[in-house]
Amino acid sequence: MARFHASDVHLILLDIMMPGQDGFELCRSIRAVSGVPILFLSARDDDMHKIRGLGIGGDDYIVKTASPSEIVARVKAALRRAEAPPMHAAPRLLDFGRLQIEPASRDVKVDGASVPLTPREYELLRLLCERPGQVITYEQLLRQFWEGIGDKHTVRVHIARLREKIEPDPARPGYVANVWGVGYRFEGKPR
Amino acid sequence: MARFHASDVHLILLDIMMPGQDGFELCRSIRAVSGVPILFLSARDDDMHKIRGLGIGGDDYIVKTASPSEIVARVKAALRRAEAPPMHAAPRLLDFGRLQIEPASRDVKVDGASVPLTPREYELLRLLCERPGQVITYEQLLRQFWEGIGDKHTVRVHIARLREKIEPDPARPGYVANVWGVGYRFEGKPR
DNA sequence: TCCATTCGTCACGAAACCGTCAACGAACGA
DNA sequence: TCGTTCGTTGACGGTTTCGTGACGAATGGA
Repeated sequence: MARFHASDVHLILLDIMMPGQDGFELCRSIRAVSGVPILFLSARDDDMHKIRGLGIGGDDYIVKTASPSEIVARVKAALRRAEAPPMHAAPRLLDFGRLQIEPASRDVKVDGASVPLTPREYELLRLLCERPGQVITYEQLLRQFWEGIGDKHTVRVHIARLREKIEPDPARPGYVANVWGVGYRFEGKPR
Repeated sequence: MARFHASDVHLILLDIMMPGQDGFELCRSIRAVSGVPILFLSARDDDMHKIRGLGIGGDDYIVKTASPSEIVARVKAALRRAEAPPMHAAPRLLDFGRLQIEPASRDVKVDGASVPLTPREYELLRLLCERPGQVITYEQLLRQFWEGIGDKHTVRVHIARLREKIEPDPARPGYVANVWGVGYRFEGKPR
């Protein structure tokens, strides 16, 4: 718990059997204050354990016989889900006034006129505008679209091109704002 | 896909081997338009399958040997996660009256007005105000932000710049107090 | 009271970061 | 096969931020 509070934890891979406190208790303590993804990792392939672990707020239960690459895949899936917008984000229309996005048809309109976006541009916009006001770090963007390996610079170029298409005045961005040294933030109130 | 679009689906339990289209393809099609939780359910306990399924956007991969109650537990966990607010480990708002900090948007407000901080300034403030009343030594600060190598003087300058921005009267600091010869302490009661 | 140390402020050069343009290769459809 | 579109990387200029030195004010002890 001390280490959890001390640093910025993105995900917890938690053994159940530990000297002193057991994993279930720790999970409960953390769940009381945080929604951070918790994945149980245990030697026991035991139904009761699995149900208990998943029941008290765990996101997954991995038995130690699993291959390392399966563990990695499950960790990635948990991170993706935790970073993704909540599921109710399948709204018919994301409306920001002059800018409108129809997720179903992947159609983006500026002042009513449809604007063609490339796949990357669309995904970028979608991720940003689904969480208005929230900072999305380069790290998150790279994890989401470039499997963690990639360059900030690549992100910048795509942002530039996206702005070129959706911003009334690309030189003075009104929607996609940069956060110095960290990432980007979508500014705009949904209606 | 027709049935998916026709009704309001909360979660998908997807077999991989199906006549006609395979589960992976269907998963990809759905992921293109929706973030709905998808759990693979397959007879094959196959690493490649698992990694592929989780890689293309699946939330879990359950082998059919799993007990019914484990399946139920995993479905519940997926629903819980999908319906949870997008919140993360960080608290929603650090409120100290006139001074407010929103970790999600990295936004700092003084008397309601947003104040732009540089990365260093923000991280400094964040670290300090997460432990109100507690003294943070120069050593701790240097370890955290300057990898141990650095000068106390550097810290001082950053503190000064931070005060300039967030203190109503920078000459008489009300939030960031100096502890002679040791470090700094954030004074302010969280609400 | 006096002194040594620490602290706060200012100014300045170096470094990091951002946005833009251009070029290259891969993927795609005709 | 060919032409086009898309994604990535490199280079460059402008801007912001960072760390250091200098100096006076403040602090605590003798």
